[in-house]
Amino acid sequence: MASKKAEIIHILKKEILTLTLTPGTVVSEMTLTERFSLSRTPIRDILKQLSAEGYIDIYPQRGSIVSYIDLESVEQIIYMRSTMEKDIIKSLGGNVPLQGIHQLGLILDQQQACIDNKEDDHDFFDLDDQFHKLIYSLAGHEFIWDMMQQFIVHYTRYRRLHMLKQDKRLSILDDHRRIKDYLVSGHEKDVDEMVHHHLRADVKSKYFQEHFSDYIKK
Amino acid sequence: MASKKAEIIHILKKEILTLTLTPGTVVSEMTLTERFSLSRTPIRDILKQLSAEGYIDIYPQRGSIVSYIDLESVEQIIYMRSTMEKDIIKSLGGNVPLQGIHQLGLILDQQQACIDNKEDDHDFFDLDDQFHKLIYSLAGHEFIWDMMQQFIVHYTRYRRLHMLKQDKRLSILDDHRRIKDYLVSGHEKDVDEMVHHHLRADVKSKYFQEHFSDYIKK
DNA sequence: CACATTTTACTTGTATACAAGTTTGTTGTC
DNA sequence: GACAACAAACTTGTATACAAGTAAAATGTG
Repeated sequence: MASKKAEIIHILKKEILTLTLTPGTVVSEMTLTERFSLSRTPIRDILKQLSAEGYIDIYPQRGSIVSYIDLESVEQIIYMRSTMEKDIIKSLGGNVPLQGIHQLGLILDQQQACIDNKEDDHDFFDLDDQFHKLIYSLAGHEFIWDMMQQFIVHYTRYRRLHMLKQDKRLSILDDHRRIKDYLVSGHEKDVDEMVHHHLRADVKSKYFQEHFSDYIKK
Repeated sequence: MASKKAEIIHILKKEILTLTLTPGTVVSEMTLTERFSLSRTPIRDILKQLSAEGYIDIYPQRGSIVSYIDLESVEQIIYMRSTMEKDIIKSLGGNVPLQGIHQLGLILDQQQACIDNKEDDHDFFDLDDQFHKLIYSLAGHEFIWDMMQQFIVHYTRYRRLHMLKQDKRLSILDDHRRIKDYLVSGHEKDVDEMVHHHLRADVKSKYFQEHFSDYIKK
């Protein structure tokens, strides 16, 4: 069944995004055929798709490896998200239906719980995505969120490493609260600056490049 | 060699984008193996990739067809381009190096020549894309243009059909000239309105839906 | 004739043998 | 030991036989 392939793709994506499979790790077709008890053909389909989304790099007749993090891609995605979300949030300010506000609040509560319980970063990460996706959705642009997800490999891994360096969860949650406040009231709060501050990152800082040079594309 | 597959993909994409292969046309693996004298395996790779980019829809154990135009996708791409290009053009106004201005001018001259010589729409189309891509490129965001190209199937075909209805080439060229003027001078010209007007389209108009219903996804 | 059943011809999915290329180690020569 | 030539062990690419599912035509049954 087709869902079996989808499941394997999901597993591999997760392992790559959480850096369980580190950049540079060899992922040969034979290895995967044994691990998942499938023949080469469907495994190749899976590798092709992972390759198309930047998760792995296939070198013909040589082998395939987990891709190295491409900081250029990270910068471009951040710029794109920043630009789109400024526009979306402004168009939404003061016009969000009650149920939407409620859903946003629920996510923020869960994020707060994550911090209080000192839980794993993992859930906080997911909730962060849920928050932003919900905003796209409320504006009728879930399509655009989903589309960008196909280019998110490098950005997601970057965020994960960045998180390791310093815990920014409190600051992130605070940003989210301010965004929600604006969406409720629509009162001027310099949305551009707010979103810019929230998503901005000094991607190509020397510190980051030196600290994680093993993971980064040169 | 890998370039052979790339070539076939290029051919099929072109045929689909120019509506030579109309939406709904059956594209079975066997048909393509005969046409291109290749075995099923590489052909399947090609179909998988075309499917991932929305060019065809694969129905397991039933068959594959050229996808119908998804107007929702068209609307979302237009919104995305409009938002991104407003921001990019504003950030670029008055700061474009001389060579960039020159390149923009060259494209506009060629578009003018297209109109004068009453040539095929095809070249004018390509030049339109070249103009916009150059703007992304000048701002250091060619990455974003390329990324969006992976979701451009429906939008490109929509433009083609829209063009059939009425010749908008003069109006388009005029818009481009105004955009170039702004990029040169940086003098306030309500960029938002300018870009919005240029890219906007009444995608889901009854007239369009009725006139090309055979091509449109329901 | 109407309609349910079976058969047939199609489709894509999977498994696997073989081809072709790359890399690494081995061997032979000096 | 230095180094070139060769050989073996990998990799992914390709071809093809077979499996599994779908849809429509053929057939049987009332």
